[in-house]
Amino acid sequence: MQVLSGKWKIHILGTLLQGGKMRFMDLLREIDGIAAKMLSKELQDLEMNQLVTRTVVDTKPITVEYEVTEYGKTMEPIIDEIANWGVFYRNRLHGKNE
Amino acid sequence: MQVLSGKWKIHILGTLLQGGKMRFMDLLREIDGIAAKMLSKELQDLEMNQLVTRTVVDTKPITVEYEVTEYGKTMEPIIDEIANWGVFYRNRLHGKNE
DNA sequence: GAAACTAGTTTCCAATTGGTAACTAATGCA
DNA sequence: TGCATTAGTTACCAATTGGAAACTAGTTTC
Repeated sequence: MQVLSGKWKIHILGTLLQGGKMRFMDLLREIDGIAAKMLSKELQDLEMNQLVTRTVVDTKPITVEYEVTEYGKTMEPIIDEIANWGVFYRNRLHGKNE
Repeated sequence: MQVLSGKWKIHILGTLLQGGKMRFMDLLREIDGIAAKMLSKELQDLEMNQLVTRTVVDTKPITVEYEVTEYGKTMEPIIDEIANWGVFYRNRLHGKNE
C-alpha cells in the first residue's frame, strides 16, 4: 500500500488514467497545487513501481510523456472505488448527517 | 482520502471488519508491530470520522469495544480491492515479472 | 501489600513529508 | 542578446508522523 503513499500519487494516477498520454507540464497544470518537485518525485516513485512509463520525445524543446502501464491500470478499480467513496463522503458532510 | 491516511488505519479497519467487535488489547495483539499510542490515536481518528464506534463495557477491569459502523462498512469494497491488489502485487515481485 | 491486567496518555526524539524558491540546461523565438 | 518553454534538480525549512519507554489509574488476584 505504500505504493500509493503520499499526498499526490492517487491524484496523478487518476489524472493519467483519465487523460492517457500526458506530458510533465500537462500534469503540472492539471493537478492543482502540486509543485514541480513533488510531481517529479512522485512520478519517479510510480515509475519505479512500474505503474507508469516515462518516454522522452525528441521534439523542439524535448518533452517527456507519462502513461499508465497495463499493470498500473489494474489499479483502476481501487482508484474508482476511492473516487466514488469520496463523493459519498462529501455528500455526507454537508447535508444529511445521521 | 486523508480519512485513511497513516500507516495503520487500513490495517485496523481490515482487522475490525474481519473480527467484528474487538477490544483494545485484541487489536494491539492482532495488529503486528503497532504501539499502544498509535492504536489509540488512529482509533480516535477513525471514531471522529465515524468509521468505528467506541463502547466502554463495565466489566471487572473495564474493557472498551471497537466496532466498524455501517458507514465504515461502505469502505469494505475499497479495503478488499486493496487487499486483493496487495496479493497480486506480491506475486509479481517474486516470480513472474514481465 | 505487590503484581497484573485493563486502556490509555505523556514525553522525547528521529525520520519522513511536503512546500517555496532559486537554479540548471537545452532549444527556439524576436 | 535576452526572454520563454521544456523538464527537472537543489537547498533550505517547517510540520507531521511514528516509535520507544515510562507513566497514570482503577480493579482484581495472589
